[in-house]
Amino acid sequence: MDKNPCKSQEVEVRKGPWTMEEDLILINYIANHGEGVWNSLAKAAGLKRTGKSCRLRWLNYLRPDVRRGNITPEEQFLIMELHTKWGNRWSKIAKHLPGRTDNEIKNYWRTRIQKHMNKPAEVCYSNQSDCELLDQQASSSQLPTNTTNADFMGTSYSPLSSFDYYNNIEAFSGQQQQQQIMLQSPSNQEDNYWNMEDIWSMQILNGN
DNA sequence: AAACGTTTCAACCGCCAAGAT
DNA sequence: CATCTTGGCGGTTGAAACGTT
Repeated sequence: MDKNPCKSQEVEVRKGPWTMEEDLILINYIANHGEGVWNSLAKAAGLKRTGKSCRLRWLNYLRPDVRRGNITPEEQFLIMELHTKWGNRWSKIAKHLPGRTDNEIKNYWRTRIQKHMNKPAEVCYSNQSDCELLDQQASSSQLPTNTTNADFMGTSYSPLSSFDYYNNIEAFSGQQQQQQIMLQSPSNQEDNYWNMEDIWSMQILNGN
């Protein structure tokens, strides 16, 4: 007999990337029962994941109102402004960017903004007139600004480096910017890797 | 075409605070 | 009041994607 009965009863916990099946289980469960008490939700839904993992997956990826990709220049300004104000309070910053998650903002900051901040000569956004010009360009830009999982069908956008946008004002006319939008082909990734359009397409097909 | 380096981002980890028991 | 559970947060990691040579 197992000297540690608890151990033998421990449910195997899955880690790593979520499969489409797991995503669907979670989406369907929350659609039927709502969010809350993530540990028991994970068990009740039959997911071999921790409550934490389920919560994270839902909040950062599966929620219908999650916006993905294309941090707009306006959003970047806001992130920079709020970060100056509050520091690494990502969740607080995220609350001011509807549809954006703290994780996404944190990643964006670290990979796109912070990196460039180490190269001060390239930064030019302190110039007031440049900022106004950029705001104008940004507002006239046809970049999608409110793409969410809810209307996410068929196309996924590869995020522009809007820092490059700021650093190369002349190079980024609105037209050129549009050309920078790289449309990825629908996912044909193997087995366990899925795009959200796959998931939500399935949901629609399922009539959910 | 292949090897190698770099970038991106989903997911995990550890810590903390709040609420429940 | 002490302990446990849960949720939330920020930091970090590692694999995949992408770019360069």
